[in-house]
Order: sequence, then structure tokens, then C-alpha cells
Amino acid sequence: MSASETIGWRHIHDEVFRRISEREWKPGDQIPKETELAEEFDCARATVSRALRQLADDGFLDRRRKGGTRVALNPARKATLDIPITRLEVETRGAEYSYRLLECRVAPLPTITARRMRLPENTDALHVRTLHLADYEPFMYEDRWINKDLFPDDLFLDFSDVNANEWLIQNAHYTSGDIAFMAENASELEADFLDVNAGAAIFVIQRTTWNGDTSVTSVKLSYGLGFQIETRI
Amino acid sequence: MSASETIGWRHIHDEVFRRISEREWKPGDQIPKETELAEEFDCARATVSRALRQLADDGFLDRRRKGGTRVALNPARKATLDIPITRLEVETRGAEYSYRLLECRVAPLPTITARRMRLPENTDALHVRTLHLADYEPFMYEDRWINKDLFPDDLFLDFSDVNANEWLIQNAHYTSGDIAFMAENASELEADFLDVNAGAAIFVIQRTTWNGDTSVTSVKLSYGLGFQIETRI
DNA sequence: TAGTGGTCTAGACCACCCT
DNA sequence: GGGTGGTCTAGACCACTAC
Repeated sequence: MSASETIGWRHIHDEVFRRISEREWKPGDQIPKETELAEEFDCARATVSRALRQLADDGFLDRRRKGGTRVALNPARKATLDIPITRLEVETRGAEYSYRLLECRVAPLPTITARRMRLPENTDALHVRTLHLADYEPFMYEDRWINKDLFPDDLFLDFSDVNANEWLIQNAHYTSGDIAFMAENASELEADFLDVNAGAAIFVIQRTTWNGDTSVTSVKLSYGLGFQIETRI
Repeated sequence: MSASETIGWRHIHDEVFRRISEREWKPGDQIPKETELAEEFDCARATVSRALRQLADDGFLDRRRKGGTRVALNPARKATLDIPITRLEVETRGAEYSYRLLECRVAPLPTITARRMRLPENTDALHVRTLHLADYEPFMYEDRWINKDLFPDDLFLDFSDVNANEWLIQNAHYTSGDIAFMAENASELEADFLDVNAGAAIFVIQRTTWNGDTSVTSVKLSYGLGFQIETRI
């Protein structure tokens, strides 16, 4: 009858989502148990489970053994966003990507960075500063510290030939990381590199990555004017 | 033997994740098919599928019928973050939450907002401006427009007694939304309300929500100094 | 302690899409 | 066309936790 009808677990997912959206089931309400829904939709319990798990993963339901399934109090409170990969970010905007290596040398970690990486103060690390360009205009300024234990001593001398970012993607895998987004007034250094006025509001991403308990790298990305991160929820 | 050993689909998930992390399987590599892994781990194919689906959802694997499963080229490129609920955000910091309603009246939508909400220009909407406070210090300035079709005409007169945000959570459910994060220099108005210098870098969240094809609300949240969003990847 | 969701199985069929 | 992942089933047992 209906021209387009979803089938399978997605059908149950969509129907439950509809009941939540249209407030047939309100935040905090307990919804029917899996076996009851399986009976209503005439399918196996596992199929209902698949649908409800998806909704729970997306933050629309709260599920508890014995406690049953309830509509979440704060619906759609989670957003997934892609962590920008600079090259792709630039190319997506239809611009040509390039970069300029500003510095690449071993130096003692600043106190605050050492703390972020949980390394002793004054530990030597590889300091890499890069300016990323879109169509040869400044796009993002990157200030990165890399744990020196990650590579042989004689390797980093050749860093001028590779983008540290790309090298890391190739070689410095990580299992987890902290990431923070914030706004800052451009320092004179940043303003100079990004070609904005000193004090301009710039979007900053601060990220530290880990391989198990070993810190891999800590990086601060300062984006030029107009940069924003978008996503859907 | 080993003191703590993960069991079930998580065991497979963790083992595959380890092989990806430690580069036994490199980005772009095709990994064994489900039936082979099921044999290796001595379990049903559905269990393997559960583990691999999780890894695919998290962005570590790319899966295609017939094409098989491959290690994603950009591992861990997704971050999930909680959309801040102002009251909770403030209370989490151990501060007392309060707010001040600055304005609440019907007015024509600004052009840019109308475009965001896909409504005709000059459409009337409810304009609500609120200052959110943490321990009676400015925390965030909220500039919100609400689709007037959502509530009876005689309701909004009483808005001074309720937080528009809370009212929306209670009454204006939505099915999807756009959200963007950016940095801006504080306008004089924002600087005044947030008690910062004009031009200070402030973190801004711009969000528009939808209920099906109907726009619900479009809001700009301007956060005070030092605000940042943190998450783990 | 009993009820609910979480997980697993062994098998089956289907949908997609690479070759 | 054929191989791979996607989904479903009917049943079973387990783990957590509200009561």
C-alpha cells in the first residue's frame, strides 16, 4: 500500500523514534519491554534489540537490565563530528593544499605541554611548527610536540621533507586521545602567520594522543578567520 | 591464565583493535572475512559481525558487501561530544545556575536567521534573549528565535517565568539539527553581558533544530572567557 | 530474587557490488 | 555471477539490578 515502507530492524527503529519524536512516549517514560515489542512487530526479540540498541547508542533511550528501557531525558544530546584532517579539509573547499615547515628541532617540552603528555618537565621532544595553506593563503598554524621515543634518533633530521602530520598518520598510531575546542585571541605570532590582526578571534583545537599509556603527540591547531566546525545531530 | 581477559564480542573487538593499533593490519589493508575470523575466535559469525560493526561505527573499519572489510585510512577520525545543557554544564563546575531573561517578544526574523530556519523573510517569530549565570557571574549569552507555530498565541506572554531553554526541552522536541562551532570577537553587546572586553575571543555555538521539515528554533550561544569543549577520541 | 536487557548460537536468506 | 557483509530467527543462558 504505502509507496515506501522501511523494513527490518530499521522499521522498528523508525517507528519507535516516531513515537518518541511525537511525544507518544515522553522523556522519562518506560517503553514496552523487548518481548512485547517483538510481539507487536511480529519479529524476533533480537531484531527489536538491534533497533533499540541503535536508539540507545544515539542517546534517545536509556536501557538498564531489570530497570527496562526509558526515553532519555535529554534527547539527541550527542553530536559526532569529524576531526579535521587538514589536507582533506582544504581540498574539500576546492583549494589546493600546501604547507610550510617553520621549525623542526629537538627542544625541552614547555611545562604545560609536558603536563599534558604526562612526561617529566624539561624532557626533550621534537618540536614541529607548520603553516598549512589553502591556495597558498594561510589556513591553519600548527604547533606540535612529538614524543622522541617514537622514532630512531637519526630519523627526525630529514623531517623537512615530510609533513609531520602525514608522517604521524603513517607512523604514530594512537589508541586514544584528549581533544578540546576553544576560542582564543590571536597572539602576535599567530596573527603574523595567519595573516589576521593581532587579537582576532581564532578557533583552536588542542589535542593530545596516546598509544596505551605512552603519549604520542600534543598539538595545538590555530585556524584562520571564518573557520568553523559543522555537523548534524 | 591472564588475570583479566575480555570475553565475548568485546574480546574480538579489542583484539582487532589491537592489530589495527599496532599496525599488524595497516590502513587500507583488507582484513580476514567474517567467516575466517569466526573460525579463528571459535565463535559464531554473528559475534564477529557485532565486533566489526562496532569498529566500523567508530570509524576504524570500512565495510562493503563483496568488497570485504578494510582498515580505515584515517583512524579515529570521529569524536562524539555531548551538546552542552547549560544548567548541567554550570552545575558540573560546582557553581549555582541561574539566568536572566533579557527579552521575550514576537518580532520579524532577521534575514540570515530566516534563511537558516528556511522560513520566509520577515516571518514573525518569538525572540528570546537570555543571560545564563554561574554563581551569579555571566556564563553564556543566548540569542534564540522560536518558530511561532509551535505554541498557542496566548502562551508566550508568560515566558518571563520560565527558562526558554527548559521550556523547549519540555515542549519543543526535534528530530534533527545543524550545529556549528566557531570563534568570534565579542560584540559590544556580548562584551557587556559577558563582562569581557569588546573584541575578546568568545566561543560560539550556532544551532538550528528541526522537527521533520519544520524548523523549531535557531539559537546562538556565546560563551564567556575560558570556555572550552572537551572530549576523548 | 525475579525480571529485564545483553549476548551467543547455528543456520538461513538476501542485497549489494566488485570483477 | 559470485562472494561478501547485512539481517533475521528461535532458542538459550547469563549479568545486572530494581524491588
